[in-house]
Amino acid sequence: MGGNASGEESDNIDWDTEDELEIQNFPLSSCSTLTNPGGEAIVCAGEASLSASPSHSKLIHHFVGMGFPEKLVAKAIEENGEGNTESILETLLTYSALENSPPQQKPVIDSDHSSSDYYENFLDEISDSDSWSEDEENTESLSDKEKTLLSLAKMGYTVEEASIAMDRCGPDASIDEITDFLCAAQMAKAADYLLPDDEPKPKRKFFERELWKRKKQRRYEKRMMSEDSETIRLPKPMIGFGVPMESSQTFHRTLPEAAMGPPYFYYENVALAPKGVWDTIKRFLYDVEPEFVDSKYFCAAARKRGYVHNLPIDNRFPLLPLPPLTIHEALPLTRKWWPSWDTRTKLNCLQTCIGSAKLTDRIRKALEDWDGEPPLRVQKYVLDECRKWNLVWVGRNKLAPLEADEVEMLLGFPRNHTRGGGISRTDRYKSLGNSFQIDTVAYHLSVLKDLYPGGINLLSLFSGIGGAEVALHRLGIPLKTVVSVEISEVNRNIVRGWWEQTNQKGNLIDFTDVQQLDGDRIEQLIHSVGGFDLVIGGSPCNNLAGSNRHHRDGLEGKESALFYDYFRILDLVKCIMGRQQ
DNA sequence: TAAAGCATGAAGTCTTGT
DNA sequence: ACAAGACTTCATGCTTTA
Repeated sequence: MGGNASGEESDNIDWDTEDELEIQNFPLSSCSTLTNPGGEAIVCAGEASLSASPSHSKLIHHFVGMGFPEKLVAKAIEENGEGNTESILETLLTYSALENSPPQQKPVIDSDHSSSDYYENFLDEISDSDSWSEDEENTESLSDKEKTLLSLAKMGYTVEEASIAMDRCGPDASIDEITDFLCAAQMAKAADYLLPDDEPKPKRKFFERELWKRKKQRRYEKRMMSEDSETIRLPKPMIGFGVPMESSQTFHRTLPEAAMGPPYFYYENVALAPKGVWDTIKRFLYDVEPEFVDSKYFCAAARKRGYVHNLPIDNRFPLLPLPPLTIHEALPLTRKWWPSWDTRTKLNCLQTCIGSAKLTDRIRKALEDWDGEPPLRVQKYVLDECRKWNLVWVGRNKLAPLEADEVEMLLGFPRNHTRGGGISRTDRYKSLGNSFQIDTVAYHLSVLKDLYPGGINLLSLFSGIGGAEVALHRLGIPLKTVVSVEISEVNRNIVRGWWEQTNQKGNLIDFTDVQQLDGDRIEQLIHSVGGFDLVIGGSPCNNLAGSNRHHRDGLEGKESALFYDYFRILDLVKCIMGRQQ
């Protein structure tokens, strides 16, 4: 409660002071830092290199680890105070966006950020500021494109819309041409999601049209007010760019130039993260639109996840055989005991903990009081617990949590994948609960099969129990060299065991901590391996997941902040490989 | 000592009713 | 349009048990 209010306050302070900031020159991408003497802080920031007060040093280290220059981090902390990491990050992103491609500054290697990326951040900035008149004084220093964009933004178009329209209309298009395009686009878009009644007819009278416009504007403003920026919204059927067997709608997308491979990358995390998290992830991962998919379209359990990747999306194919899509098909033995009033056909998300024996016993007792169908009140109680803990019927009035091997099956892993090797039952559930759903991920990765008939070199971060490796293997994509980073020893053992059991011909290289992968190490790996074809990983969701009562702190949380290591490493790989070409 | 049991809501989105 | 209710969620930290 207090946190929310203070967050908004410091945001305001943040925006208001921006005009006065003396902005330093640096790119967000660490590319140029490779050629920049000051860049080593990004790769591996030692405490000794930090000149700030000791109380700040940890915080500074945190942001320097994300790839921001130390000097600027110190400044941003000063601006926002130590307490609010959110607004510090916002400020840093703002600086970086403003500084990313200044017209007068010739970028060295930094072709990483597409123009639209830059303009979007740039205009986010300006449109969030109240002082239009002051900004206008500076328009002379802007390029023609920037001026046009500014004008369009002032007309109320979003920067994204304006950028797209400018791209479509070409460099020589007049403002009028662009607004025409935007108007047409808005109509088409409106027709898509508004009720047919709302669709403006060509013959509609002037005032009606004005009314409609005003209504639309109000809606727009409301959206902006409530979401304070264009927050990413989850798609209605959560099918991303399509799932097998679903309506054969074809999707197209154009990737920002900075996002294109090599290497390909694939990032995963929970879809239902706190507000703003996916916006940040998107901004870091080269402005690629996340693909949100619920694995209930691939197996009998729900698993709502967001995936940011630069893979082609045409000609995907699923793993065969297709896994069972309902509880009854997946767990046929439960059918016999399944009461008609339990209408579930899908399981909820498979998590890291399971219901206790005591709980199922309480339920059994509650049910035994009734012969036949229990009253609605009891049904509701039982069903609530069933859904919360993913319980299934294993006898008369008898419910049970899923067995670990059933979870393995539902997630697409080979049976006994996590069994043995000294792992406890509790840890088995935990490792599985944190893993990919293989069929889902494999569907996305399937496009690599034709691209790399000879196999791929894989950089797998936060490997866990090897979901990425298993998916690629099941697709029949040979694994040449796999560099796997995983903090948990039991998980590393599981992957190692699987690697040997499946007679992999390639080479599996282990690392414990993503922090070990500094620029030198990555450069050395790339040199010896010959470059990575895919950088894959799902960073920890601990501080994003809804189940976390204690520390759902968002992307800046202790574990979830490791996302920035994924970005750091991916960006290093991109830069080093780009340099070698 | 290691593993299992157990209490601990908020923050969203989606649905329904008025 | 709006409010109220239903529903879902890659978990943590402490306590108890084997």
